[in-house]
Amino acid sequence: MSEMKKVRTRFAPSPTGYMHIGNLRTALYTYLIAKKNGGDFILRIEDTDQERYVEGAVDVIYNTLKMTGLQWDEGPDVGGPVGPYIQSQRMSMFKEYALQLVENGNAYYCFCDKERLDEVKKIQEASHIAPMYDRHCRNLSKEEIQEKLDAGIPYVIRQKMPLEGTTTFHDEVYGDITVENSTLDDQILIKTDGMPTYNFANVVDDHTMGITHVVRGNEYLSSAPKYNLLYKAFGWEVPKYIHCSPVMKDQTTKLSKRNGDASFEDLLKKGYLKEAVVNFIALLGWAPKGEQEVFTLDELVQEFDVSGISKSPAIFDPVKLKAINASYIRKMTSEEFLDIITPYIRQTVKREDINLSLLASVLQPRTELFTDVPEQVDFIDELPDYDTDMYCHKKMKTNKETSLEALKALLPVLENLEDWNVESIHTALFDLIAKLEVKNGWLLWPLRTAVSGKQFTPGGGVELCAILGKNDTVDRIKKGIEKLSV
RNA sequence: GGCCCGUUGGUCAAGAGGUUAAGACAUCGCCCUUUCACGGCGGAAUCAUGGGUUCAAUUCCCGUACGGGUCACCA
Repeated sequence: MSEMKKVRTRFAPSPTGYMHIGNLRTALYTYLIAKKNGGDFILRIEDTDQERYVEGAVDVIYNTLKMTGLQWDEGPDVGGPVGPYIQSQRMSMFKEYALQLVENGNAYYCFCDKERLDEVKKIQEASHIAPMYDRHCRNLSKEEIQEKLDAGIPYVIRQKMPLEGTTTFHDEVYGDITVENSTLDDQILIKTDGMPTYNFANVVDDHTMGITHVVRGNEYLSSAPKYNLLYKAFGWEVPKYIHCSPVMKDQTTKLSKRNGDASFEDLLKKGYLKEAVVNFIALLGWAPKGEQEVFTLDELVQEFDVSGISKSPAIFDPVKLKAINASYIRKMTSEEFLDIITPYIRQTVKREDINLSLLASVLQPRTELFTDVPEQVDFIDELPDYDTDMYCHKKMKTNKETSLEALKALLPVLENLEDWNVESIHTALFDLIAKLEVKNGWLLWPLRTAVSGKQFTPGGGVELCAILGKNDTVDRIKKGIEKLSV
């Protein structure tokens, strides 16, 4: 019995700037497929396009993968048995492979120059034929070729496509796809400068690196048959293909850096947790078998299955991301949350005499985004100049008169309170409520308004008092009484 | 334009030749409650379209519409 080949997947980004969400998702799926099968996840940097090369972009790739936990087993920095892992350092090998194809009749030298090619294209376009290389050099004799080579005429090497029949390739997501060979162009494998084209380099790299599963965007779907033919020409085993539909911004436009759409970094800046982002993008275009939707990376490794990848594009919905983010926040321990949220609180709250951990605990269940917090707590340092209409609440059955009454009643109680914490304040106020025989809200709504001056607050009146401290609470209540007495 | 791919509620989506067509987010209502939340319960809302095949089609086939991709000596 032959042993199953170890699964090897690769993420092969071009260092052209920030990591956008679609890219990250591809990396995630690539990683998950490897790990799910106990395989290796390989990082290969495709930096051959010097024009698009961006300084520092490789670090962005490293950092993003590290931050999200997509640890690679082989790559430029950690090395591995099939290096180098930077494409520009692999350039010398490709021409030999191409020549091998020329040898076995699956590729040929082409000496056509740009002018001729342009002309052919022009004629084809004029007669509404699909533009394609006219195979002018496909059948040059050995002598003709040698002659031109000796004369130093520049050349490219082109793939020799079959002229008839069909080619079928299999994709794990899309199934079998069949195309007419006659529609396939004799694509260039090696350029005039001796360098490989992307399509060629990709096939050779994947094979020489022992890649078993190729995960990539479905913009490559239509070139996949050509890949198949290339593998066949070499006599190599075709890897499994997993083409993923794009992540969309809306029905018709892709999420892209160009449109200024969110990159992973931007999302972090906006206050999202990296775990929530990973979880969310896993769900964009993939559906778990069960009903659970919140997964850690390790759980995703267990749950992930290629059969759950969908063929149709998914729209990036920030509202759902927010909801997932919120659920992650709620699941944090209060210590973790306090650590993370403190700097956000400190953006608007400078005073030191407040109960931070209490504030954090009331904030935690109602925080969706960390960046929302500064605005939520902006009443703490200074009482906003609020309108007394805020004291009127239909459901609480309060108005300006009852509120004045309530504040006057609770002021001495709080002034005389020795212990200042949620429990003692709660007890004191509820004793008063019982004594006065009023509804909770009748007393507590005005209190909340007086100490916060805001429509919505984290926590109720009792918590706010405890957070603000006795002095400030008493001052604010007095100010409320003043406002209402006018 | 040629070729390739796709289309289940507002969004992500499960699903199978016969189902009350899951679930999540959003939305609406109710409960809880000192506001807003959290939590709980419930509601409304989906098979793009026309033809076939079939006892039966949202599911299979063909066409149409719409959307996307691709047609480079870019990656």
